[in-house]
Amino acid sequence: MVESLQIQLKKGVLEMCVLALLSKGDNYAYDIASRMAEAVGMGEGTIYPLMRRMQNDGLVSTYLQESGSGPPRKYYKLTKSGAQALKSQISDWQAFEAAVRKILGEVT
Amino acid sequence: MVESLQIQLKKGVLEMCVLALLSKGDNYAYDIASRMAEAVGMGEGTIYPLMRRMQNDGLVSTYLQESGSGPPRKYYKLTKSGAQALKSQISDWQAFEAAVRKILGEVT
DNA sequence: AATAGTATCTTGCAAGGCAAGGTACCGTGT
DNA sequence: ACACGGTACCTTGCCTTGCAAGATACTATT
Repeated sequence: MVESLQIQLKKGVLEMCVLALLSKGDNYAYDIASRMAEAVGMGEGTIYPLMRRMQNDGLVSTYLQESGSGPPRKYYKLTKSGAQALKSQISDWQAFEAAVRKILGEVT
Repeated sequence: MVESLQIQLKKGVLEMCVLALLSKGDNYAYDIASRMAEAVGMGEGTIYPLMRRMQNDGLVSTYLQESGSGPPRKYYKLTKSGAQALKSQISDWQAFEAAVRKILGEVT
């Protein structure tokens, strides 16, 4: 069930967040990075390798679009496989969150 | 405030859990590893480097005790600095958890 | 022209989780 | 007596990955 939740954390938490953002609408890396930087302190250098990985895994597809304010943007769009991955990662995340809460006890 | 929450996650989540376990009583690595393996799928090979790191950081102190069922156990005990670290890591964790929840939106 | 902002991507570094293996002690079964 | 499995310690080497820094290039403002 869990496989290896720790690696899941490393590999999955940022990925999950990106998938969640994309589930609300197509977006491009630079903007995703800005939001994630604000939310969880992710660096910009992290996003591009991550997006390529996700594309290689078939979770997202891309298309170019002019922006008028800089170079053309590469928009990312969730695939069906990506939406599925999002679901399963959310449930993994929730299981992990629950496990941590249990370990922490009633400190919460 | 956040510094770098992603690295905080990697470096900190397991550490935080171990600190939390120790806050409920002294324990030895093998048992900690077993509990963590069950809870979040951590491998045994992870615990010993982690414990040494924590000791180097002054978060825990150690003492030996005979067990009668195998080699003597090296018990770890939370230091004051460790208890402090636990508190701050819990609040970091909660902030991170909240940020993720916000990103996920009402999918939860 | 020069700068600043938007937006893409690459490279090199360092941290750390994991699998696998090694050591050693103890009790049980044959 | 001896092998085995469980307890408990620890090390080594691989691989992933997050990050800082820098490179590229287009547009608009000064």
